[in-house]
Amino acid sequence: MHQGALLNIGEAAKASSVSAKMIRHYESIGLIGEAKRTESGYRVYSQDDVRVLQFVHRARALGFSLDQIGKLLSLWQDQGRASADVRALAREHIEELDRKIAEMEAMRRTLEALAASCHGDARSSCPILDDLAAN
Amino acid sequence: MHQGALLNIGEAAKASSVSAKMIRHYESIGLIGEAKRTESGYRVYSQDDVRVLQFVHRARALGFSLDQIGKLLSLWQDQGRASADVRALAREHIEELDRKIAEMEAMRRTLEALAASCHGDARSSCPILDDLAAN
DNA sequence: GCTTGAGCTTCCTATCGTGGGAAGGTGTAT
DNA sequence: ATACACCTTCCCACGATAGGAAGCTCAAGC
Repeated sequence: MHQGALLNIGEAAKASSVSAKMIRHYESIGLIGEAKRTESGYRVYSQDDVRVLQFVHRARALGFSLDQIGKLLSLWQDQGRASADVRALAREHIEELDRKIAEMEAMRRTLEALAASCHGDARSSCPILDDLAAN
Repeated sequence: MHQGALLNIGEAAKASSVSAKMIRHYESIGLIGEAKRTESGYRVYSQDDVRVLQFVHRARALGFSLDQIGKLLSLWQDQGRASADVRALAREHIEELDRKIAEMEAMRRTLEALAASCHGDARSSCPILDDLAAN
């Protein structure tokens, strides 16, 4: 039966690196279309379907939200799309990443300074707790 | 009535920068102790209680999880603590931050390269989508 | 005293992305 | 026939936060 290389959800999961659980979830929230079914109700995935799942997986790996991925999927499937729209989405996401990175680096710097000033032995006196307490 | 400077939850929220919603939540999950109540059931906060809330707020601002904050609060209130324990918690959190920062920076680099190679005009051809699709 | 409005109470719901598990049906190999 | 792996749906959980409904309380103005 390999003529169309049809897969069930477990095989599609392996092929796309998206868990079966998540595939069903993505379908339920409308991120991806409803899968075709066998007579007994099993979901069936074509190679094209798997490609969509791989797209989603890759976009997740780049940190796009499911909402953004929905837009990316639309653009991907839209022949008349403008690449500027895609790039704008990417830039937006980059800015979001920049904000979060900056925020975490600020935390990191503060913590590093506190940890460095903490002697870290059996004594109880601790600049870290003092800093958290004194504000 | 300012002898003990007792506050209701809204005033404690302002004084600690922790929303009333969150104060109740922190109490419900046992992060902080149960607040005393007036006869009519209103929560009442002392200056010490507010200090605990400020501690939590400051720790959240540094990115500690509520779980870690629970441990920090225990250590803070434990006279016989070893500062090494506090520092270990901080170091652990710094490592966590480092991992996340590295992960987001990797995403950022990839996205930046893709966005840079995308001409971003009205044409549909787009390296960003190509990259998401081809894997 | 009565009304009004702000603030309090609890309880339920949502977000975002993911995972765990139960109860039951299906497919296949021995 | 039996076993076992896989599928189905449905519900619950996490982590941290927020919104809202329904009802009670408190303080101020008239």
